[in-house]
Amino acid sequence: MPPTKVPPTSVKDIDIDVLEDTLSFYIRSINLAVSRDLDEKLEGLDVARGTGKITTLLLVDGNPGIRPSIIAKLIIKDRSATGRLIDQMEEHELLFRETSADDSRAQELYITEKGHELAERVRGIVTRQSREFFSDISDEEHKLLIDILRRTYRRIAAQS
Amino acid sequence: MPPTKVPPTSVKDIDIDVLEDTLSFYIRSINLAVSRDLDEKLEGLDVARGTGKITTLLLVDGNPGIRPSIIAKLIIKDRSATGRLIDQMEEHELLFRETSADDSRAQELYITEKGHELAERVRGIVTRQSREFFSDISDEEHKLLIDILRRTYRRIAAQS
DNA sequence: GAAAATAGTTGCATTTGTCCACTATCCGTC
DNA sequence: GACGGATAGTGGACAAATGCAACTATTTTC
Repeated sequence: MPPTKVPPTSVKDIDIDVLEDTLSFYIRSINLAVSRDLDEKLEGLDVARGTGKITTLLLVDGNPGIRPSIIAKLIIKDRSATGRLIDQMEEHELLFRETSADDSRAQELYITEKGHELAERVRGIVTRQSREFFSDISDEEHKLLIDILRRTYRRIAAQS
Repeated sequence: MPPTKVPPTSVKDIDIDVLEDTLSFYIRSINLAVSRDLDEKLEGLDVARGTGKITTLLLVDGNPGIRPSIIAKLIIKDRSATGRLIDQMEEHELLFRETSADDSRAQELYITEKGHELAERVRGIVTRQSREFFSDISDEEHKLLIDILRRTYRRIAAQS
């Protein structure tokens, strides 16, 4: 008997139309779930909620003196949003600002002791969370995905 | 001459640490850019901004009588957020609700003429946007990505 | 030296989602 | 059939994040 034409009541039966073959759809949808999951794992850590804090923390930890405008490009936000994000992190004493000697318009960011310790913890959490969340993806596929998406990310970050 | 240790000033020089191999990082970052780009392409279309409206529109168009709670799972949101999203779309006369005859707690959603026309337009826009945005990805890689991410998406949608 | 570009900040408005409680209804079981 | 427990949808309150545009201070360009 062919499937009946009555209203679908199970998720599995649903036809998602052209979205079935639309990469942006999967990126956007999976983003919601993976971000929520990550927030749970970071609960209470000064670095939870929203994109950018983690990246900023690791960036400042690994690239002493990095500037807000560079971070803005890497976290795909504008300078104003980035500035506020840095404000927060400075309030939490994860990093501090200094005016650049070369260019007094610019700032240089440096990690604090507390920030460095948090960075250490976060590295583990983030890596583990991603691998666990995508645990239905084989190692090989995982590597493949990353290689492809890295290119896209680099392109975006470079041009913004 | 080895790279100097002075503050990095170009995006290309930056080391993004463990995020370099973290899939969730790429998903989250690319999401920001692809969503912004899509919003531009949908400018003024009753369906712009935020995830979910497009999916809901296509879902209702292709699955007459579908219920809000099913949509909630597919757009990865809770029922409350989904309800409000449907409110908006009903105000815009893209769809309408009816109480299910089977279960008077539940609703069935149906597309309107206007909604159907918009769905037609949106199918083209969305498909094109995704393919253009990821135009640096080969067809083969594209197919691969989709096959893998589809599994992840299905798993998420099924369990939420 | 003037004009144009760049770094960062701030105000403003908007959007968006989350949490939680509440009602109505349905389902299974005793 | 009646009761307890799940399920569907709604509404309120709230917190945050983000983007845009305007503005200052510097630096760079020609």
